[in-house]
Amino acid sequence: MTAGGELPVSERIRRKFAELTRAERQLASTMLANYPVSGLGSITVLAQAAKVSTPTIVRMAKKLGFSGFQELQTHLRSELEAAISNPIAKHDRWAEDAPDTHMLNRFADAAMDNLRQSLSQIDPSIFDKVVNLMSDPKRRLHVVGGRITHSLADYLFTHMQVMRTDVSLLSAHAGTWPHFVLEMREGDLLCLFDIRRYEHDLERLAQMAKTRKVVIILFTDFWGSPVSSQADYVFNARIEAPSAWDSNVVLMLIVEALIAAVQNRTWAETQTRMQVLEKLFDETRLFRKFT
Amino acid sequence: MTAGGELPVSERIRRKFAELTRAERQLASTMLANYPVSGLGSITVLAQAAKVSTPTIVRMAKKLGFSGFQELQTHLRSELEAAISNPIAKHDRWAEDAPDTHMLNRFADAAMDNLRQSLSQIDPSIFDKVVNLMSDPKRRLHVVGGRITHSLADYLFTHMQVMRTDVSLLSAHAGTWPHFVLEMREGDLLCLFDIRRYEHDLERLAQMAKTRKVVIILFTDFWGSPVSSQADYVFNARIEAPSAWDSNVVLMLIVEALIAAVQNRTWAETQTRMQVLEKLFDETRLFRKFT
DNA sequence: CGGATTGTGAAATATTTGTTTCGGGCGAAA
DNA sequence: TTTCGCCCGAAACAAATATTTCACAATCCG
Repeated sequence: MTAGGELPVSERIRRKFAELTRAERQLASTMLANYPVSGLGSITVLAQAAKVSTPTIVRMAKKLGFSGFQELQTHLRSELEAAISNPIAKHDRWAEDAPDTHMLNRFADAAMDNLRQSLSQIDPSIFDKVVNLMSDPKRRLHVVGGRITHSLADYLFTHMQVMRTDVSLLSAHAGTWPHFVLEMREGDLLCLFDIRRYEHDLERLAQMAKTRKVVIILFTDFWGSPVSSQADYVFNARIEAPSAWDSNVVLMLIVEALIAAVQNRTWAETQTRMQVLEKLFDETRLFRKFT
Repeated sequence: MTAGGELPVSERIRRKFAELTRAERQLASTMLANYPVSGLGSITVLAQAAKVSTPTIVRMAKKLGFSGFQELQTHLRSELEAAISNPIAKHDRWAEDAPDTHMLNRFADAAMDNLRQSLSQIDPSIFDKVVNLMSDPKRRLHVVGGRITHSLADYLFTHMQVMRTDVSLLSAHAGTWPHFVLEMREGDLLCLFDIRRYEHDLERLAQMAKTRKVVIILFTDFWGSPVSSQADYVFNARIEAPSAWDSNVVLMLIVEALIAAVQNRTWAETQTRMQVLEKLFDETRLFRKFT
């Protein structure tokens, strides 16, 4: 690309990434973010964009094998020239070196489509109502998923457990669900994940819960699980994927957005809980001490 | 990206070309010649390239309606950015009725950014290699995740279990991991999920596995878990989210893409496995009888 | 052939940019 | 805890860049 077989700046960054320091990585990310334009302005502007000092930029440039920022910038320009004069305007924007037909690109495309179509159909007011319900400490929160979606249920559970009390994850074995139903009281919440190959047992569970006047929040695909009729709130996500399987990416995104919103909503109480948790982590030395 | 319907520099040059003087036309031609790269360097270099003096450049910039060369250059850069950046990046209000600041939209934006930035940095050839490894029935497949990422490990496990034999999910309790390590043989695969708040135990597990010559495939965030040094293959995903939590959406997408690719790769064998599974489902009446 | 007009670049100036120095600060190890 | 070592940015410094000034050419026109 650039003359004389030299590596493009982006590649150099990637290779050296492991050896970079925190601020340098931060810088590297911004540079790669809208590569290469971000690196074509003045060093000061780049520094501000990356929230890093100008010396950091110079230091990184040297680590990458340039004499300084100016030389790096010159390289960027010649790369750009080579790329632009190349008649094949790169359209492979996802995984750059992969053909359009590569699985990664096809999945990325599909995920994008799913995201677009799903989100445009979610009613934000319903989302907000669900957030309110889930933030209400008086309501116990029960979470359950199906064969595949059990992971998502688990994901929601793990996060909610940090933020509030009275959260329970129903086991993956339908046989034990009645035990959990015993614990459900009027006004409790049941977050239920069911995408196609809808499962009989989940439907029955929903019915049982409904008789106990539990509020049912359903996460399902676009076609809608049979639980829909029982559910008080439904999130429909597109799950189309270039695969024999469905894609749960959008569901996960919705779940994460819910978690974040609940977190915001209950920050006052959550904060202390999380601090206590931090202490516990410290004591058990579970995590590495940084970042 | 250029503000409100302003003309690109190239167009301005063409329109004003008639009114330009000799030296200015000479300059204009050079600038259009390999547009816009030639205009992105310093004014001195451009002057030399066009065989014109620097004041001429400034004068022309003013004739074109800019305050000076610097302003012109800024325009060039933003044009370039607009031209290069992925059209998909353009945020077309996600959930239509939701304000931009609604959590759903913010999450969708973040997920998009993460997706783009992550995928552009994945080396498809590494992806393919991992697919091959995971498709090899002679290698046992062990899957493990951390506190949060355990769900993802579970997700990968559930799918792989359908497609091949000898898949095991390490329990969430680090205490029992040594038991699983006993089962690991040379050439086995260990899929390990570790995002920040990197966990000590996972690092130790990786070390143990490594001494047994297990091939380690790591799914981590962009900063890179300490396991990176042990790992044979690493997928770095962006996990930034407008939340106290990180977003695992991209990791999930990568996992799904892997699953799909493995499925393709092993379709011949998988097919029969899945048919058997279908029969089993039928017999247990787990699912409703239709899609 | 002058004299007015316009175009041009050398040089001076002002401004911005890039680089280096240096010490505070923070995490890791003892 | 203290020490050590490294990271990082404020600020001083150096270098380049951009802009303005100004005088000289070139061109045009009477």
